[in-house]
Amino acid sequence: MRWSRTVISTLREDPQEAEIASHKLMLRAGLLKKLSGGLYTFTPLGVRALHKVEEIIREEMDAAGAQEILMPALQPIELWEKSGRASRMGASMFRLKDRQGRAMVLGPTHEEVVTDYICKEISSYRQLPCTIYQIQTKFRDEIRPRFGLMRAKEFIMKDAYSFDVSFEAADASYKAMYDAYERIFKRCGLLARPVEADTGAIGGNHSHEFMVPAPSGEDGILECQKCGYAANQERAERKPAPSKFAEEFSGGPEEVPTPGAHTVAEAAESVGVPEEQIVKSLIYMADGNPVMAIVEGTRELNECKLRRILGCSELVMADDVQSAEAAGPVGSIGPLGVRIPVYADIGLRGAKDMVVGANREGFHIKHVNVDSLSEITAWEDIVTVEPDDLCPRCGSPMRVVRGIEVGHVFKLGTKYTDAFNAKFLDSEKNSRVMVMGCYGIGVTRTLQAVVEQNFDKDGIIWPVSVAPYSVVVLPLDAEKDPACAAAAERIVKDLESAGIDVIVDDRDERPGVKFKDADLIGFPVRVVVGTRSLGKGGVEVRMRRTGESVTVPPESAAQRVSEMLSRMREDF
RNA sequence: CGGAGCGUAGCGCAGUCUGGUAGCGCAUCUGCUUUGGGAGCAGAGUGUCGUGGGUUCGAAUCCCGCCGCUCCGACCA
Repeated sequence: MRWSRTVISTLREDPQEAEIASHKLMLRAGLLKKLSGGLYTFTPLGVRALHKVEEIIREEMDAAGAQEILMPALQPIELWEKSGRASRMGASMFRLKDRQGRAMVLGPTHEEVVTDYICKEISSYRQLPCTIYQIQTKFRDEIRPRFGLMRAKEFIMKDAYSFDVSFEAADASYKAMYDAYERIFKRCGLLARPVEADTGAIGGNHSHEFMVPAPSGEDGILECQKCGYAANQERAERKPAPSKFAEEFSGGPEEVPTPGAHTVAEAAESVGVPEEQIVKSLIYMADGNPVMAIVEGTRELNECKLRRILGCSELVMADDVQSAEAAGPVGSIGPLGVRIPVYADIGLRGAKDMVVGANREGFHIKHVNVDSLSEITAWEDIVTVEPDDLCPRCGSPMRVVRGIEVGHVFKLGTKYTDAFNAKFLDSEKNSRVMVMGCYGIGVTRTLQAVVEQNFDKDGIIWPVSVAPYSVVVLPLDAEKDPACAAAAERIVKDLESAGIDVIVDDRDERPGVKFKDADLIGFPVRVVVGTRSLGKGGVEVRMRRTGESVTVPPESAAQRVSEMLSRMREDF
C-alpha cells in the first residue's frame, strides 16, 4: 500500500478530549476519529488493526469448536420481557419503535436472541453440545462513556454461547472457551489474567473476567501473590481477621446519649471509642422489602455481594422514611429489636463489645455482644475487600491492582433456557432443559487495551499480530536518487510476494516527518532506504520495540524482515 | 442525575475579567531553498466565536435559557 493513496492523518499534539495514553495515541496516530461522545469512526489504518484482532478471535473460536453466526442487532422487546431482563437492563438499552409502533431495542447482548434461535433449532441430545459465536456491534446507553473505545455507546463484541445436556458437560464447554480466551489474548500481545467475577445482570452462578492490568483500568482486582487467588473487587472474599473487641463486657449493654452524631466518625467520637468499634447498620430495599446489613464501622458494604446473597433483582439503599419505618432514624440505626432480616458481615464474628445505634434519635448502645444477637438472620461476607485484607484461601495479605476487563466468561445454568423453555430429548426420551454458558470479548476494547499496554514516549508499539501493517518502508531520497527509488520498489515487491503486509511512505515529506509518523503509528518493522544507507551498503532494517537495527543489501532485506517478524511473534 | 471545567479556523490555543467588529502556532495551498528525526523564507486561503434570546449605538466579551464535550462521583454485562 502506498501511504500517499490512503487517508492517514496524524496529530502532533495530544487531543484535548483524551485522558489516557491509549486514547491519546489512537487519536494521534489517526486510528480513530470521534463522531460524538462514545461513538468513533475507525479509519483505514484503525480498521486493519481491528480486523486482525477479529481474525485471531475467529481462528481460536473455530479451533475450539465454535461456529460463527450473525444475529440481528435490532430486536423485538418481547424477547426481553420473556427473560425478565427488560427491566433489569432497563435504562442501558436503546429503545425505539418501528413505523407500526412495535417496541424494539438495539441489542446490548444476545442471550435472548440466541436462546430463541437454539431452542427452535435443537431438539435432541445428539445435537449437543453446541457452541456458537458472532462478532457484532452492540449498543449500550452508557451513563458515562469514556476513554475512547474503553466504554463506548456502540462497540464490537465477540459473544459466544454454549448449550449442553448437563451441568458437567457445560463445565467442559466453559473450560474450552476459557482456554481459548487465554490463547486469544496472548496472541494479541496482551498480558490478561483471569479473575473471579460477579455475574451482574447477565446472571448465572460462576464467572471469570479476563483482566488486563493497567492503572487506567476501571475495575479493582484483589490478588494474593502467595497462592494466586484473584478476584474482582465486586466479588472478592476475604478471611476476616479476629475481632479486636472479643471480650464481653460484664455489665451488659448500656444506652448512651450521642447528640447530633449521625456518621460513624461522629458516633465514635461521641461515645469515645475507635470507629472500628462502631457497628454500621444500613437499610436496603430488596425488591421492595427492607433488610438490614451490619458491618464494621470502617468497612464499606458491597452491594454486589449483598444482592447475590439475597437473590433479588433490585437492591437500593432505603430512603430516610423507609429506614425510619423499618428500624429507626438514619444515623441512629441499629439491629437491636428490629423485625426485618438482618445480615451481619463475618468481620463482626466474635465481636462482643460493640456500639450500635439505638433506633432512637441521638442515642447509641455500647457494650453490645453482636456475636450472639438473636436478630441476626445470617452471617455473610458482605463488605468490599480492601488491600491488606487476608486471602480467603491462604490467609496472606492481598493487594489491589487496576484492570481493564477485556473478556468475561459465564456459567449461566438454566436461567435463559428455562425462560425460553429450551428443551431437548435425552437418550432415555426424557425432556430436559439445556444448560448454557456465555462468553464475551470486547473486541474494540481489546484493541485499545493492546495500545494501553504497548507504547513508549514516541508512540504505539504494535505487536506484530495486530499491527495495521507489519512493515513500513521509508524511501528518503526517491525523488533525486533513482537507486533509492529502485531499491525501495524492490523491497516492497519482495515483501508483498512473501505475503507480508507493507506500507510504503511515498509522501513528499522530509525524513524527520516520516520517522516521527512511523514511530507514532508504531509499525513493528521499519525499513529505511536512503542515499546514505545505500552508501553504507544497503538499507536499514529496524525493530520498533527494541530499536535494534541492521544494514542489509536491498536484495536480502525482505528475507531479513521476515526473520525479524517471526522472531517478534515468538517473543509473545 | 450531582459536582467541576471547557466550547473561538482541520488540530492545539490566546483574546472574555475591563464591550469597539477576531488573532497565534501547527496543518492546508503556491513559489524558491532545504532533505537521516515533526525545515526556512515569501505569499495565499480558512471562522454562522456551540446555539437561541436579552442588554447596548456596538457583544467572542455582559445577562438568561438550551445544546455539546471532558473529568470526578453516583450508576452500570
